[in-house]
Amino acid sequence: MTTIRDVARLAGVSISTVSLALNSPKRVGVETLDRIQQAIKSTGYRIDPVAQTLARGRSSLIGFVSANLGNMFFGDIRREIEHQALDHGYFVLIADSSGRADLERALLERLEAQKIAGIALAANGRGEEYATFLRDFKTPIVMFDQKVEGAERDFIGSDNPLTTTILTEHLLQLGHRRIGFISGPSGLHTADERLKGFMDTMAGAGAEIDPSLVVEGGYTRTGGHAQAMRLLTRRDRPTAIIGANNMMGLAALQVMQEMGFRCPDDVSLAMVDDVPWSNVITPRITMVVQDAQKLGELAAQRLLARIASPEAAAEPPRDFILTPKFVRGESTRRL
Amino acid sequence: MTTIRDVARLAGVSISTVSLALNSPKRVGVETLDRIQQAIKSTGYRIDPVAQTLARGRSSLIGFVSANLGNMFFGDIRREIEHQALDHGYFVLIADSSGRADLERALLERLEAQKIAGIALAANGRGEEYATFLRDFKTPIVMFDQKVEGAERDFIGSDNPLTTTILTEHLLQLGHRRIGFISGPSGLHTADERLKGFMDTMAGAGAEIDPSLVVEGGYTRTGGHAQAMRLLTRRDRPTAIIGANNMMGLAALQVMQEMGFRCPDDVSLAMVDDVPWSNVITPRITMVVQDAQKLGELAAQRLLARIASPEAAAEPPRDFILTPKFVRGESTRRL
DNA sequence: TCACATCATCGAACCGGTTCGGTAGGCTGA
DNA sequence: TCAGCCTACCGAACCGGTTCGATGATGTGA
Repeated sequence: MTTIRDVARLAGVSISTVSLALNSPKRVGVETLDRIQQAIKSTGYRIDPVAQTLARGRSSLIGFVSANLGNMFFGDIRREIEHQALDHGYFVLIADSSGRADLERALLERLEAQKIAGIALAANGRGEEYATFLRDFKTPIVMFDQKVEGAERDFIGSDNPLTTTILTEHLLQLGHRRIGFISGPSGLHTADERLKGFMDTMAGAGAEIDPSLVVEGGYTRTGGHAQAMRLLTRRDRPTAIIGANNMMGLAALQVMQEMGFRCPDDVSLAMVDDVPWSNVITPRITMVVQDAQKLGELAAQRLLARIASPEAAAEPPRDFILTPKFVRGESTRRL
Repeated sequence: MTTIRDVARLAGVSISTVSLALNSPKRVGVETLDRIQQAIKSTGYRIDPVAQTLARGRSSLIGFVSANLGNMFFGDIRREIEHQALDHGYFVLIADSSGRADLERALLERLEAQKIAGIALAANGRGEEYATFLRDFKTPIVMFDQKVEGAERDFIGSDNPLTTTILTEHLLQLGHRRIGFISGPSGLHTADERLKGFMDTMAGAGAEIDPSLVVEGGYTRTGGHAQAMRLLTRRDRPTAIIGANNMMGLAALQVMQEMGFRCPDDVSLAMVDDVPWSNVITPRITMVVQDAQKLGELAAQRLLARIASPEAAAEPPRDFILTPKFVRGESTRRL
């Protein structure tokens, strides 16, 4: 391994000059700079990022923490962030919290110990104490998807109440009244908002809500499957089901197929968010999709800006709320 | 930030003793050890992994490099490796090469600069020069999925010729003779092997192979889509199509739907590897699936072992070949 | 021509650990 | 009683960079 000292010796300058040449070339004489660059070339010197991190107290790593990388939604965001980060010379350290708040917290602390430059976080922790933890975190954090009230961080997400408002209105217009709603983990930002969108829209239309048709599927495939099963085995089963996310929506479709219900003939289905192969799934599912790419793009920009400049870092946190898009499929029918 | 020196001062010992206490507690007197642990507790001292990495020349990070994290196959492997790594105190640094060999190489070099402890790699580079590069890499590497001949590293993969052999035999038995084959990038280990499995089985059965029915879809969705389109717009289109991986197989199904062909009535379809929501896709696709979890498990074990002990590190590289499983769907019919 | 600012460069301290050679003291056995 | 060996601990060098205050040389304006 060739070090900065080897370069300095070869170029006949001090190590501090080499360091200067590397970090602010304009502050070094042209001729000296040239000699140093020659020396670097001929020794094949590569800066040691670990030593640099130790000395600077900051690495050039960015953390990406979310609940479920397998979900295409997070995957798309990750890809976008990774892309931009690489462009700016950052590496992305990815961590999957599996939706567990305690694990998530441990991961964040580990990332901080690595002197990570910044973190993009889809939080699963909740509550005031967690908000304080996030607020007092010394490392820049940009939150996406899940907002934690009181964390006082940039947030990039979608208009979640709108997602279910759109779907609910759509179903109401088709004449549905008994609508089953498979919700996410209560207490989680997006889950609560999506549930609210559904409830408010129903109430606004004067449609009665049967509380037993509102179930919690935990945003997971298995949870969604179990709850869809509960809904569909009832004698007075709903005429339509809304899945508050893609995994639970598809799980509901799976249950229908397993139980021999035809969609939409027997039961209508709508869900929030897309999945990669939705266009080969029969029937084409009616959904409201978030712009994951845009979301990742904004998150990355925001994070990189805060990392790069102290002024940007000092800016008050902002919320960026994207508008989701309605994609009509063939999984809903008029009653 | 409290450092090891603060702890040493408080415990009334030297820093080297604290370091000893941390790394090999048995070599420190019980009473001293106790004082040190008290001091650690009361100061809330947390070891600095960056400084440790610099001093040791090795970090406690593990790299995971593959072509496409979005593909469930790699996702499952990643999850398994991540899981085991965390258990052993390692963090996983994930990098997506997007299938580009040059980018992959750059990523590997970056990981090495981070003094990464080990790397799990699904290689996309090929050729002798690349094999040499991998062989001379100083960091432990375990390769999975894609074998690079001459790299002399542990390899965990599946019996690739068998995957397509099974599918081809299945189709032959159903009476198909004009079988379209959408292959992966030629030169890539798994792609070549799967193609061979197809060709050999066809030849072995005395079935004539129309070379124009063998196309290259690059293992990608878009590539698969384009090639399936080519196959299916022919007047003398094949009666069945084999996709050499899941993305291309589904892309072929998508093309059929777009063109109004019914599967399997008009064209039969079979593919290698599953996707997460295959059970809500109509028709259920006939496929041969690899055991991704087992594969990840083996890769992690092998890598962690080599990292942990010099003896294991010195062992000659081994190949672990898993047997894929045939899953019959409803996407193939008797001619 | 002189005081002073500017520029290019350097030396040394520092980031926070690990590791190795050494030493003092106590124990063993002949 | 003493050589020889552990055991428990320490000091210092080291990993490979960054950063800041200092210094001599050069340029500027009055």
